[in-house]
Amino acid sequence: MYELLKQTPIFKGLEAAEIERLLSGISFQARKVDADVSIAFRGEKIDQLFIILSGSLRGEMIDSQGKVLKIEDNFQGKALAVAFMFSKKNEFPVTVTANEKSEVLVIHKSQLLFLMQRNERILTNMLELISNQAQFLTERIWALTFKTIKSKIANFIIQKSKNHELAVIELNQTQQQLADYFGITRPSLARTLSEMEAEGSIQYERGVIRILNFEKLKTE
Amino acid sequence: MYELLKQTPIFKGLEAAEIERLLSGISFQARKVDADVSIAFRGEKIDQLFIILSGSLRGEMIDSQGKVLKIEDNFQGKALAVAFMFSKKNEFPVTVTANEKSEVLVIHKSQLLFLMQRNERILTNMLELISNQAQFLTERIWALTFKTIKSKIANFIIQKSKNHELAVIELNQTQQQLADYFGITRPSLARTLSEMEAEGSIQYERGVIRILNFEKLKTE
DNA sequence: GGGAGTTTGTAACATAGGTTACAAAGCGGC
DNA sequence: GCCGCTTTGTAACCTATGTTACAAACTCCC
Repeated sequence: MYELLKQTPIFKGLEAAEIERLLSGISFQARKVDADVSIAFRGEKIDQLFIILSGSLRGEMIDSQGKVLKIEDNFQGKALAVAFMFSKKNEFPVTVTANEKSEVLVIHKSQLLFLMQRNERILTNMLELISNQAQFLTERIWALTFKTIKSKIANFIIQKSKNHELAVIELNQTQQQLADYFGITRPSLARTLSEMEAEGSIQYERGVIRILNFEKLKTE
Repeated sequence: MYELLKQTPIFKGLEAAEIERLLSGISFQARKVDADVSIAFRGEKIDQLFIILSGSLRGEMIDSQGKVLKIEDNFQGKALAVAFMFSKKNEFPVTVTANEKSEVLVIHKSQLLFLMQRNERILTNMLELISNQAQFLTERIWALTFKTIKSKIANFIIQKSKNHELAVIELNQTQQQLADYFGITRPSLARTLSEMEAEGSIQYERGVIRILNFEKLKTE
């Protein structure tokens, strides 16, 4: 486990032995989560940090009418909710649900504070981590402000292609999941993908988007 | 100035004399900004921290077609861009423009790091500050996902009324500015306000919203 | 390889909100 | 009080996207 933690953003820069020593001084638990089980709900107080040891979990917002907006998918090594533990109103902004059978490391806030005080590297890692999260959220806002579906998709493709380094984009998610990410309905997504294909800017088939006309995408 | 800084989130908990002593050890400048002048542009590298000494500045995103989404207004004492200085991709996510004649304190990132290393209180203040920003951004995302204009406005009113402590909400901004905040057009905003008035949930006149039916608002 | 369950493509229809335009109302300066 | 400028109310029209529905394609398991 310590070898794995060495790779995580919170513990990066530390040796496995060092991590082991640090963790031995605090209490924490590993917890298994089945697919589609939620480990935290929007609005709950955050007093624990979760680090994903295996599997993946998604964070999403669900409104009173049951509409879903997926904020992000989180994979191995990712720490959840870091950015919110230390805020005044420290509550989960999203509901966190396992995509698949997963395992998470749970550390209580007080224990984390203890670690941060003992180890400067963990402290600066935390700083960077929270900042990254803020940056990510801002990008997410940016993506949401693209008004038309076509522009949302175009923006998404351009990001994913890393500005055209890649011409083929594997979606690795269903249309429904992608639609939730964009905050739109599935038929609308499918329709727009068809349109973009008809216009020759992309080629689309189940799970794969191929960029045909990068310049055109940029003008959407 | 030090008395004023004492009230700011970054220096809170410190005595004016202490702040003076800390600042004497670093370099910084005060800068005047005229109304409608931008001090930072989206995409620029962040290597300076801005603290508002007087006036107010707004942060907004502007897309390639000139559409504007206002993210937030910032007033005296607020520090700008804190949450992004320490992220990997440290660049301004918004364009920052003065609403009125304002004055800002400018501290270079390196100087701030120096302060944080010297003074634990400043460090923890920074942590909280960045976390709060992340929390704020998430709420902003949440607000943006309300699909209908009516629900956006209803949500906005409920927030502003602090869950009905206040029945009267002073807007202090033009319809255009409010529309930018919601990411919609002005006529649409005006139309929807009229509709809500016709339905009896609010009463609206230039710059003031009066809540008439709080329960109804909550169901929008 | 057949059958159940999931995912996708597509079409017809309804509607919220954008666009454009214009006049009325408000506001600041002289 | 008058003039110019900004802000607001409103209407007619258009279009993008949501809704609903269904069949085809795929996936996975027996």
